[in-house]
Amino acid sequence: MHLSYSSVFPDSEHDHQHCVSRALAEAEQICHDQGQRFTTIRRKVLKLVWQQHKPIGAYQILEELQQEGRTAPPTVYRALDFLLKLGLIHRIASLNAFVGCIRPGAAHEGYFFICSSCKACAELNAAAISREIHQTAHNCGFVVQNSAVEIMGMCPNCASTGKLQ
Amino acid sequence: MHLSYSSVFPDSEHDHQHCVSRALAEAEQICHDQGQRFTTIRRKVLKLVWQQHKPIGAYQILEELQQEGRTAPPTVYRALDFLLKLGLIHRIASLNAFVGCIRPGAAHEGYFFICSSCKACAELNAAAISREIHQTAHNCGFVVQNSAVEIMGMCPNCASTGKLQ
DNA sequence: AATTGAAATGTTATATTGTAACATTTGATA
DNA sequence: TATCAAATGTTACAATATAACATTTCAATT
Repeated sequence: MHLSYSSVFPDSEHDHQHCVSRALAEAEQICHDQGQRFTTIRRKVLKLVWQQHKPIGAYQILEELQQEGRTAPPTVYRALDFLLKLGLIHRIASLNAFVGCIRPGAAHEGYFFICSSCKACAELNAAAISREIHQTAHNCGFVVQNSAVEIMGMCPNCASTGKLQ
Repeated sequence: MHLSYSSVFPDSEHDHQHCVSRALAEAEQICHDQGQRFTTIRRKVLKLVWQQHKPIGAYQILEELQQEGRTAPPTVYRALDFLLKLGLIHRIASLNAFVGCIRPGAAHEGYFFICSSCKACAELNAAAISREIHQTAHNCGFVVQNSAVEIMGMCPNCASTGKLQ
């Protein structure tokens, strides 16, 4: 028995605007609870990160922001650092990119399945993987602090539409 | 019942020269078997990667090579790409760094435990982790192509000597 | 409303990591 | 020893990220 994973890779027809507005509302709440300011820039950056279920690079975000006025890299990285610190986004090291966290606020280690074809990125909180990692670590006398688990492969959407690679 | 992990983090007293010479000998053999040239530069770079059980950055390697004459980044990256292609080293995405592969030649996914204190990096071929990742992927309709599993934490050596962080 | 001070953002410059493109050298094979 | 593909040299630059200091904003207090 395990959680249903049917929706980890949302289909292209889902109401993504709903994902975005939920993420922004949750962020608002979390910032409020923690006495942090959810400024315009932070909101814009979070919204851009959530534009798709795909990791986005810092300089892509920068480009978008520059559509509406001069912006420099530190502005973007500061907002990203803030959002990372509050657990509102994750960084995907193997892609130098960022993706919205689907369970902000909840303490968790994010495990990521990333489609090498469409770049869709699914975060899951797989207890079974977590258990094995911690168990293996324990056997080695190693104490886990945090994990980067980034699995590349083919997502169900791309697999079913017969895409290669 | 599981494999013994007693030596995944070799202690600081182990005969590291033995690790290095074994790695070089294995590389020699693998290159020969595959009709690839184990050139001077490739050997030097592999040796530098193996100098410690810690990931090393490309520009650190570059610096070492520059001790004995002018060298430019592409030279280093080409050697690293070659060594990666032959499975003689792994890249640690979360550190932008490279580490020697402990089982070159054998098809495997490398899972890494990295000490946040001493930076020691242990590669292990943990069947249990692999199984859970593939099982979870299967439940999601996801087909695994390759994995980056990089776990940060405290290694047994640092834990026992009471180091913090 | 004015003051104030810490947090946030602006700005400039630069560090770090990685690659494109073309020239030259090397080395195994004919 | 001639040849050609593979390897390396060389120059320039792209992509990602941060340091350091100036300015602005905003919420709490006077």
